[in-house]
Amino acid sequence: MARRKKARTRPARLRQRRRRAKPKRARSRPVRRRPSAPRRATRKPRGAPSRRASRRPGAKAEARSKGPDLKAIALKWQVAWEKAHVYVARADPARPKWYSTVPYPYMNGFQHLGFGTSFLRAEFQSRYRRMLGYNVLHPQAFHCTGLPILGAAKRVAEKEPKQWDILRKMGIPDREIPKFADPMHWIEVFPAATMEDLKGLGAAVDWTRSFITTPLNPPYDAFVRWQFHHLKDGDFVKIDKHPVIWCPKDQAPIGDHDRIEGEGEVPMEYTLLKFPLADGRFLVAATIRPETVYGQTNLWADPKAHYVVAKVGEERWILNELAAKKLSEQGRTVVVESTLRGADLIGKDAVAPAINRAIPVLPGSFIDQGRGTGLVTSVPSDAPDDFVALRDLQQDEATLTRYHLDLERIRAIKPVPIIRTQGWGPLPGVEIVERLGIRSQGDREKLEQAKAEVYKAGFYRGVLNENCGPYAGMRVEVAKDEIRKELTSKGQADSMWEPSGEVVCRCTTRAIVKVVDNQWFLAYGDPKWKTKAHEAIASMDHHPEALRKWLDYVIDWLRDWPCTHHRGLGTILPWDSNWVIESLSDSTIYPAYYTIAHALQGGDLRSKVPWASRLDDAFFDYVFFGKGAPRSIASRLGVEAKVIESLHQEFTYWYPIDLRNTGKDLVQNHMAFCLFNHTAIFPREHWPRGYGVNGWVRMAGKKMSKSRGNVWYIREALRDWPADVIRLTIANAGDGLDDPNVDLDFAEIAQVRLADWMRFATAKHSTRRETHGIDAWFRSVLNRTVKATRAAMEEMSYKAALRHGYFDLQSAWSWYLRRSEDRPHADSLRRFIEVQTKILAPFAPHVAEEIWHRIGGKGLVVDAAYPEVNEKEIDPQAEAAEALLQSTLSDIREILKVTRLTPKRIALYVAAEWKARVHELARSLAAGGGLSMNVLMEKALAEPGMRALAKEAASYAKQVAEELRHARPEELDRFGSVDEFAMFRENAHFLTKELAAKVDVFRADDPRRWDPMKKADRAVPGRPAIYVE
RNA sequence: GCGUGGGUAGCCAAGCCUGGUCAAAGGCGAGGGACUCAAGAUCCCUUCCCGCAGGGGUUCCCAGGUUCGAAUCCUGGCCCACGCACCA
Repeated sequence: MARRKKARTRPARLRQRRRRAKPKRARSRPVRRRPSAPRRATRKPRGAPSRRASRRPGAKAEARSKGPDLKAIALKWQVAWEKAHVYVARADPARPKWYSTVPYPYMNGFQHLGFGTSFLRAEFQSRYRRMLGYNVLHPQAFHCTGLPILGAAKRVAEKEPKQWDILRKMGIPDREIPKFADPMHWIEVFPAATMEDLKGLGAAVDWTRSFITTPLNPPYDAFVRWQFHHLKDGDFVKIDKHPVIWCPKDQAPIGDHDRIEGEGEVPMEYTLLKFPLADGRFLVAATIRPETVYGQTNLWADPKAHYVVAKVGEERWILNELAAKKLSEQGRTVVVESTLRGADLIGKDAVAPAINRAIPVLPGSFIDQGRGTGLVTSVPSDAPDDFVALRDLQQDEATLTRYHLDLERIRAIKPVPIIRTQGWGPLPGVEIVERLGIRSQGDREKLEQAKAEVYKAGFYRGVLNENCGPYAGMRVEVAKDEIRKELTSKGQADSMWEPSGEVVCRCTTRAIVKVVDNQWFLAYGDPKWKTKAHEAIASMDHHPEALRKWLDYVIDWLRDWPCTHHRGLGTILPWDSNWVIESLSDSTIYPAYYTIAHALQGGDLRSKVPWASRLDDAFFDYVFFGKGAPRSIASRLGVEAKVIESLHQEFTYWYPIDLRNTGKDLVQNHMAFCLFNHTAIFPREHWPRGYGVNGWVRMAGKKMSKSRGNVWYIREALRDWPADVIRLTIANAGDGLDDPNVDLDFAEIAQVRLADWMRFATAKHSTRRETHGIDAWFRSVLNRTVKATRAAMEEMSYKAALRHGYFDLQSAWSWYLRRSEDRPHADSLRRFIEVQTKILAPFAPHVAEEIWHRIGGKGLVVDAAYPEVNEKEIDPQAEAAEALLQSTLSDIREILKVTRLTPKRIALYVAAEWKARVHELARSLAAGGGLSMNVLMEKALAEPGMRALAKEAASYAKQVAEELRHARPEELDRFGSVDEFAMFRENAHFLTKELAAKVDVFRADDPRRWDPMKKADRAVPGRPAIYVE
């Protein structure tokens, strides 16, 4: 949660995206902790050996070879569970069900702890629910749809060093790498590897329901087709134009990972301004600032560049050849008719849109011919480029003369103020050039900075001024669109797409924007559909609750989603075989598929079940909706009717999903899509019931990512640590949307503590049979602990669950032992071991199972009943008594610390009976709301014997009245339930031992008390007086 | 810019929704002690400042406000992380 400011040298966004050679890591750094080694006294300098090094199989672990072998224990129980089919789930209407999953991971590599974390956070819940008595389904499949596998395989084939390096870093030996040139090899290797990894973590998964996506697995392919038919029938799919970043050489869209430069850049619409020449042709200039048209003073053309005359529609446009080409890729009919030199345009007059005035074309060398049209309109008031170019030109007589320009006229051109922005003068373009000291058009870096600054200020805070005709007084943000609309409708403007920043394809070609005109979309932009998705969100549980707000926002923000591609692995769009369904779109409602997958897959990731290769829409309609006749469907497929009837039952039993958990990166796509598509296809009772989201995993405080080279694969982790240790470390890494932090120091501690716990739980202990006061305290704490742990488990706050259910419970036990002089009551010991083992079971199932087995538990602990809360054993009195003892102990210590005395003898004086009585009166008055000094005294004096003490009573009553005036009811209850004298008497021996000095307990009003310093009077209820000698 | 989540002692991190029991849990680090020939492990104590009697002072990003009372609620500001799309 507390994210500290780290020393950063570059913007995080850049750094994170940059792929660069990873620093070699020193892996031999010793793990052993020495008192003298200041491990974290200072921040490590950049490039220092990563702390990751310390996860090498610990020297410490080896040194403690006498400890149990946690890895062997893990393996033992994994085999046992598998043999007993513990996690194989089948519908059982007699039992309540629980269904959790995580989105399947993409199979282009081994899975790392990022996925491991999302997975385990769902799995902890599955295990917890199992122990609560639910019939639990927790399946896991593998995603192969899309481009990355194909792309990576191709890069292996091309022997691209970077790609080879990635595989090598995953631990794949060099001789194996060439095999990855075949995409099928990836699909063979990684799903199997992921299963192995998850099994190694002790995953409680029903593997009989596992599968891969794409047509390689026919029943899933059929399921996706069925889904798309449904979406199309319900009008959730539509066809439309769509701008994409496009490589003109490859003739293909360029996704982020196919770019050398320009990750994250998107298509952006420019306004084309049309400037009619006297001969009816148009000079066409592109701009992203149509709102500045009222400040136009001239046009710029590059005299050295070449332009073309192109027939666009019925008009003749002058622009550069690349722009003509872009327009033709954007659905325009463009015919290039002739070419001309930029120099030919200089000096001509053209009529500027909006202001409808002739302005001259002037020579400018700063124009980027790769962007826009190669012609630029000039607004020197707000565009630093334009102002600088104009200033240069006005002083450059040679150039003016060369192009036969009218010196007087050009020199008379002045910037026209058009935008008022708070904090800026009337001419921001001029102002910033002067402020930054920009000398010429060549000063590119400063000019870019200037442009960005002026634009940002003007766009968000600027208002158009009186020079802007009808738009005077309008905010720039609004005027931009208004002006563009008006100019377009008058034929003075048009539009063109460009990438929002420079994008370069892997093939080194600069990208353009193409408008694809028959792109299929999922209509997530549809307000009616959005409404249903919001309803789904409202009806669900969210972990953490903040997720609800975020999802609502995402649903509103989503636009229509292009759901098909021309390339990549995936299901062919059923009604248009030119398209393949894109990978997020084939993965929205597949939790439904899991419910029937066991029959369809027949135990293979790629189904070989004959009848399952013939599935049609009618099959799914019956299984999911109960529509149609099972007999005829079955006979058509060549399977018994009762098989598909049972699948219908499986589906209706398991659905909807109770918990779907993932990393926060999927919120704005998969998690939202999953909701959208469920609402489109399934009735309300089958919409998801719960979502969970966790942050990005950090390793020792640093974000884990491939590009940083600090990825920790599950298999690597498993080499270094026992599964239970990894699981505990992840459970402890943090809850909420904050990024969980995998803390390797914690892992070391967890390893030691797990081993200790196992030793403790299975060892013989000397116990007692007789009951002490402290036993009630421990029972009470035990029950409260279980209560708190259950609440934390329920809301997926696993770190909190560990804190309550493990750390707090352990320290309660150790206090209890201290108070029992190391001889616990036999029942307390037994219950402690049982409760603790069960609470640990979801997190450390292997060790828990081993303990359970050794202590003679019935069956398997993973199936055992989670500890119950016995409210009757929660004993506020016992806890209050113990709190009083502890606070008294710490008061004594405080005195010892301050006085630096070594105590010989200590006396405690418990408050006199009459004070307790006054306090009690005060409490009852306070509870009734009528506590005042007068009333209190009146009541007090009515008590027998109080008259004699009137003076002291008054002084004490005043104190109490003050103290309790603002006390709340639950505070009042804490007092008075403890028989202080008896309690201290009983524990005098304990105090004596703790303080290494004889402790005597007296009543404050006992005339025979030992009280040399007359401290006894200071005693009040809840706070005995103390004297130290 | 928009959205989301944050900013708590040397570090990590609870608490905040539902104000008081908060000088603020827990862990790490540090110091002291017990045990031991010694080390490790373990256990105990201490760890904002001052204080030879259980007390006082100043704290929970900053500035205001609400309240008898604010780490917690409200307003404004500063700072940090993540996301912003056709794709996993």
